[in-house]
Amino acid sequence: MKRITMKDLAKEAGVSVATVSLVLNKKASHLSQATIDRVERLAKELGFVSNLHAKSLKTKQSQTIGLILPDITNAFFTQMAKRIEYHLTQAGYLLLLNHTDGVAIQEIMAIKRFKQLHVEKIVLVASHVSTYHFVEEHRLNHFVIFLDRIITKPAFCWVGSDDYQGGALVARALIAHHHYHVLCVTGPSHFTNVQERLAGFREVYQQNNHPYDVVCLEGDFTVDAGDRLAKTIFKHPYKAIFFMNDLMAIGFYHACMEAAISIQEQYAIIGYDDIEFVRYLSPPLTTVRQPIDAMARRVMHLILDEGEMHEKLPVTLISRKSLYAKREEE
Amino acid sequence: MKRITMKDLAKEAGVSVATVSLVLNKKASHLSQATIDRVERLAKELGFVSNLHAKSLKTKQSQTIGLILPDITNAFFTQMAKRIEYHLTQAGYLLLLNHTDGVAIQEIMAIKRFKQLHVEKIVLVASHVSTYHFVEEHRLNHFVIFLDRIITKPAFCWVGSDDYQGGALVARALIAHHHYHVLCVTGPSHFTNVQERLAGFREVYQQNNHPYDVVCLEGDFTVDAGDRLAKTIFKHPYKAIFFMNDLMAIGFYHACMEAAISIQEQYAIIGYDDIEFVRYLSPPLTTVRQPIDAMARRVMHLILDEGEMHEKLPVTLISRKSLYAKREEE
DNA sequence: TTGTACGCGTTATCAA
DNA sequence: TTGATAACGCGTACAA
Repeated sequence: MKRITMKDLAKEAGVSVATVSLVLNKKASHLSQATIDRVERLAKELGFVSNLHAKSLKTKQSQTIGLILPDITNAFFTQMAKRIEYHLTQAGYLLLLNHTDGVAIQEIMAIKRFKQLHVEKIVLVASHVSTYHFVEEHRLNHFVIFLDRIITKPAFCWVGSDDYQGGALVARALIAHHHYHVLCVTGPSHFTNVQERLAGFREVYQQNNHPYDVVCLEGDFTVDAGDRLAKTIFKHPYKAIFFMNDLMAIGFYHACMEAAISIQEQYAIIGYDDIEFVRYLSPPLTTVRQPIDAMARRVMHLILDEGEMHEKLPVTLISRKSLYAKREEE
Repeated sequence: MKRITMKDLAKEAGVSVATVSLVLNKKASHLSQATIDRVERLAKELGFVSNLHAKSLKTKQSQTIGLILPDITNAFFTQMAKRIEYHLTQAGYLLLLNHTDGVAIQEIMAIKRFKQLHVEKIVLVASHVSTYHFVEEHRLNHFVIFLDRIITKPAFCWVGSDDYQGGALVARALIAHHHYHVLCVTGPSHFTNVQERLAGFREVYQQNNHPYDVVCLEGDFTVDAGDRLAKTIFKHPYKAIFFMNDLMAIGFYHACMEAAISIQEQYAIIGYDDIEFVRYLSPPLTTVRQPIDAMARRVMHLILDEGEMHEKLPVTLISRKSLYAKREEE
């Protein structure tokens, strides 16, 4: 029951703790093979496990990374977490996870908690400007890596994907299918994400010499939002819809199902994120895929203090059947 | 940049570290209000954050819980993690998350890592018998709480749901819709889960005085498995299918879509878990819901050393449209 | 080749 | 009402 410490081990092996430490940390090149073997054998036998708290206290390195997400239920974040966790474990790090429900206070609390635990870096998907302020005020700029929801200030470390390009990609796909009147279901408008996607989207339409109209509805990136906004959408004459994340598109699918409306016959839809599930919807959802693993790798580089402080990775359009050609302009 | 310690704080305030410690831990009932105020003010001003490693070293309490999951991408585990994380945070604990891909070695590695970090308890969804052995060998019985995938030995702590009942529920629903020839797509047969569900399922059919037949196909709880097994299922004459988790059912939906087979017209399907997405499938999936939050609460109780060591919680059938009455027996 | 001694940031036990 | 001081378990100069 009692925990074996290095002291116990030393006594048992008839050597000093210093010797034990050297052996266990593979810095025993100058020790006799006999003692090395003895110590290692005993460590195994007694089931010695080093105390990371003591180690961290001494070395000031915790081998621990904190990840703060708004929602571990959102498949996009989950996939991201999985990749990050994978790379981290490979590199010998431990992952601490905190969930904030997208609430500002929770985000700041999470940062504080992680600071207490002396995690080496925090990877943060922040939903509020106040969190950025907090990081700035406390001079945590090099301690926090912002992920996905970006405020593009040079003082911050961040990794994200190219939202402007994503918006443009969607617009081009819609235009290719002759949609010039489109509804745009955004997320909260203070997200840089949202602004960028919209900017890219609008830019493409403007470049294109054809009259067009874009009407925005603001959602909050939840399934529920898509479901609720459906009522408004049903009444609207426009039939091409760009949902700024897949979750809201799913909500809309659901509303259509309830209302016995056939999406294939009535709507042209594009989502964003390419979460795993959307390919199983009917019709399968056309969407913009963010390069999750590449982003996770960049995060790793930032953790290891390599590479650029800012990374904006390219996205790709995944064409599925939810985007049909509109036959004629109304 | 440099971290403020209690020593710094003590010097600044002109008191001893002991005093500082007392103030910060709210055990200063016998100190003068003046010093209390001074210390607290300075702590705020200098941005003092206590070092949890030092604290843990001393108190032997890390306020940390380790959660080991096979797959943080599986919506069922994710929802579970969310609830556990929620209750944990409420209680002032930190959550360490580890992902194992369902690989035996990874599971054991994760346990070791968490031991090093002196987490107070480990919550473990284990996929391998070898992991149970490991826990037993190392006398970790009271250190590990097994979740969901249970080996029902009294020596272990575990929290799960009533798989036997779940299987029975499914059978009764199928019988109510006059299905007496059914396919059963299971998970790996060494899972106690799978055995129990099957036992409950069979029992109900046996009790019912009507000729019946149950054919099992073994999957591995992934979407892919459902997709692959579809080929076999298509060739089979039986049209009622019990998938032992929703993911495999989703895979089957996908295969049907690819093959242009209408589920509504051809099949009666029941899944298991009630992950969020299945209600958005078409047709929405009938499935067995596990009481996720109740399970998370039990886990909390076990962490806090309250309540029974073993908990098996009741499940409920969620009826949706994937289960139609079969019109006539073939 | 190995051991001694100290420090990391806390808490807890005394004594003052 | 406060302050020394000894742990906690580990790493690491430096000495032997």
